[in-house]
Amino acid sequence: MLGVVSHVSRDGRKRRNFSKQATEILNEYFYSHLSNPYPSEEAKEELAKKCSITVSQVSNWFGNKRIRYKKNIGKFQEEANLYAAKTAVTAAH
Amino acid sequence: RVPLSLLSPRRRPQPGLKCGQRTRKKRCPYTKYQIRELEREFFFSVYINKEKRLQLSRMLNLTDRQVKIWFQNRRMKEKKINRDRLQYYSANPLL
DNA sequence: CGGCGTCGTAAATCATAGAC
DNA sequence: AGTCTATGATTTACGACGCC
Repeated sequence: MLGVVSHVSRDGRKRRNFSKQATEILNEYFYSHLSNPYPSEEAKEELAKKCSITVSQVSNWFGNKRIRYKKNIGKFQEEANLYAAKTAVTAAH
Repeated sequence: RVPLSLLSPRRRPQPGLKCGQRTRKKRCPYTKYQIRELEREFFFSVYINKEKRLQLSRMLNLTDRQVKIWFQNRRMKEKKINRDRLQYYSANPLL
C-alpha cells in the first residue's frame, strides 16, 4: 500500500525483530502490569526511549502482545513465570 | 457520569457491548479496486462530503458507514506517517 | 439531539525475518 | 536451501469521548 515505515523504508532498510534487551524491557512492563497492560502515553514514550524504538512501535508491540497472550495464555505461561520471578527479585531490593 | 478519561489518563479499552445485540462485524479486507478508488478520492480531499460518500459507497459496494470510517482511519494513518517521520529524523539528525 | 471529528484499541490479516 | 512459525506492521470496525 502507500509507502509507510514498515518492511522497506526509503533507503531499503528492512524490518528487524527488536533487540533482546528491548523485548526484555517490554515484557517486563507487560507482565508486571498484567491486570492492566495499557501503558499511558508517557509510559510509552519512556519505553520507546529505553528500547530505542518509536512510540508507534511500542503501541504495536502491546497491541500484538495483548491479543496473542489472551488467545493462548498457556503458551505464554513459562514466559509469564519468568518475568514474574524477575520483577519479584528486583522489587525485593 | 464521569468520563473514563478522567478516571485514568485516556480511556479504558473495554468495548462494553451493552446487553443488547449488535455483534461486531468481522474485518473484511477491501479489494485493490476499492482501495484505489478510496485513495483517489482521499487524494482529492481528505474529508469527503455526504454526497460523494454515498456515491462512492454505491460504486464500491460498501456501506456509507464503511466509507466514512475508511476516511477516518485513513486520516489517522496520515498522521501516524508524519509522526513516525518526525521521530525518525530526530533520531537520525544527519538524514 | 444527530452527525461527524479524533483517539485508542481489538482482531484479523499481511509480510517476512529467522529458526529449524 | 526450503518450510514454517513467530513477530512486527497494517488494515477494518468500534466505543468513548468532543464539538457544533
